[in-house]
Amino acid sequence: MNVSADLQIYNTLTRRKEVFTPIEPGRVRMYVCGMTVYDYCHLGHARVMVAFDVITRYLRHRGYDVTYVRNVTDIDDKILRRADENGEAISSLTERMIAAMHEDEARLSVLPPDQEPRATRHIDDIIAMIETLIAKEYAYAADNGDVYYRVRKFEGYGKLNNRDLDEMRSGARVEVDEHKEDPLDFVLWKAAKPGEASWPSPWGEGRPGWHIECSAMSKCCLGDTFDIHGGGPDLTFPHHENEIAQSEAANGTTFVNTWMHAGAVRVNQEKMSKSLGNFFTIREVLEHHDPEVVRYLLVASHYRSAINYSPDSLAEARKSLERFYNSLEGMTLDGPARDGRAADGEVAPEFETRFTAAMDDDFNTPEALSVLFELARELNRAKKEAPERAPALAAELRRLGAVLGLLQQEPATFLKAGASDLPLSEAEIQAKIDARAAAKKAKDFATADAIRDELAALGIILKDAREGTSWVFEKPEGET
RNA sequence: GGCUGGAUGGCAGAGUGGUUAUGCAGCGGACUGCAACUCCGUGUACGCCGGUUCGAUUCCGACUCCAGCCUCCA
Repeated sequence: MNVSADLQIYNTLTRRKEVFTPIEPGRVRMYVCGMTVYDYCHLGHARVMVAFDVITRYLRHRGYDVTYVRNVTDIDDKILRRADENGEAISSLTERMIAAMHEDEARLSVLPPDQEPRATRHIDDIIAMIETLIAKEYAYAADNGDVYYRVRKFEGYGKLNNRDLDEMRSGARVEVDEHKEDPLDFVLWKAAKPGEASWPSPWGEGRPGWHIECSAMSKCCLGDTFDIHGGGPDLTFPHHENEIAQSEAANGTTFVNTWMHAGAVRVNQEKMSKSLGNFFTIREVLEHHDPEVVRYLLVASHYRSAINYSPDSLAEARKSLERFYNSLEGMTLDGPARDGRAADGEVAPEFETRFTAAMDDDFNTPEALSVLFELARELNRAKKEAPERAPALAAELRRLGAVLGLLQQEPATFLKAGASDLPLSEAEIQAKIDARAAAKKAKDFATADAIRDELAALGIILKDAREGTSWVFEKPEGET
């Protein structure tokens, strides 16, 4: 067993696990690239949200004071185009999508970030940073009103992606632009076309480039150097590479100590993305599935590995959660799991020790879950053999589950979930259960079994326990 | 072409230089009127070829295949 008390995190920059040492002891400053709000969030977004939510929860569980900043990009080409297509004001579109995003994350039990800066509210910071870059000759204003970053001037360019400037150039996918000094230069400030949304600047009316937004907002919220910068797997290049170039050139110091990137969500082994059009929105999926099932699916794989999404994978996630909730069923759960030791300290402490060791190893949630499964088994045993231990074990299970953002529902609520699709009302089901109980009492097992089969055909599975009969609703096949 | 990752039992998915991951499914048993839930038991799994080693799925090298990035994308 790993007895090390160190938290290790895989750093994309160095491509290895490192002992995590925050700049300021006990405090973690983390910035994650958020959404561009022109459409509903899909499962790829959910992956990032949940991954960094678990990371935040665990860091806090471990005693760190975490400041979690996740930005919103609320000005961008796609937003302009979508608003135009909709015949809708930009702010109306972005406000709608931000509200939808907040709804989605709340349903997935993703805690809100501490700060959620929006690009359009930091235009001054952005302009100031561009001015600094120009003064230091890392940027130049072109005669078309755009401002570009002089990539060749920044020595470390490519270090996050282990990429060589000259080889990239021969890659030839880079757009040649007559206004750029070098094809690899990227835009910091974009001159507005007539009628486009814009802000005044020293270089004329325009709007910020995408990359500079994150450099400016992270500086504003967290300072010149901070602990963790996270994002989706497709942001390492060019977005994060450009952020490093901008921030380190402007601030003259290290930008970020640990770079973290979540794995992709795939469909049929292809990346789920807007451009491929193969994405499922979060709200789509939640129409047919308990949000905790979706969250479980995401937490059941390591945050850096790719996951392949399919309807079957959700069904399996549900089955696994049923195991947990079956074990919690019948236990009195007084509200959400509280801080501190479960019950009277009589619980075997090895579960938390092993859970922590797993999470300390680069947030190994699959292994942490395996510890929780063993805890659930221990609970099931205790329920029969040592009932006095059961409440403490149940409390411990919920307490550790909370670190992953799981197991906080009432068991019966979860087990009956999908209730919106329920073919009978709960009262009707209860009536059938009562009828069956009467038949059983009269030893009329044929009738009793007929009732049970009838309900089973509808996806309602009965479970007899000493305290009475409960049921689980398992949606019949189909649906995504 | 360059740069990252990955290939584990029927499926999903961790991990390890020699010893049980875990979950789902399967099989045997217990419980049950019969089931469901639960418990107990049960699986000679580590892409291919070489090398290092007393011993490799785990380390090293080549190969094959898959995915991502190199253009907006979480």
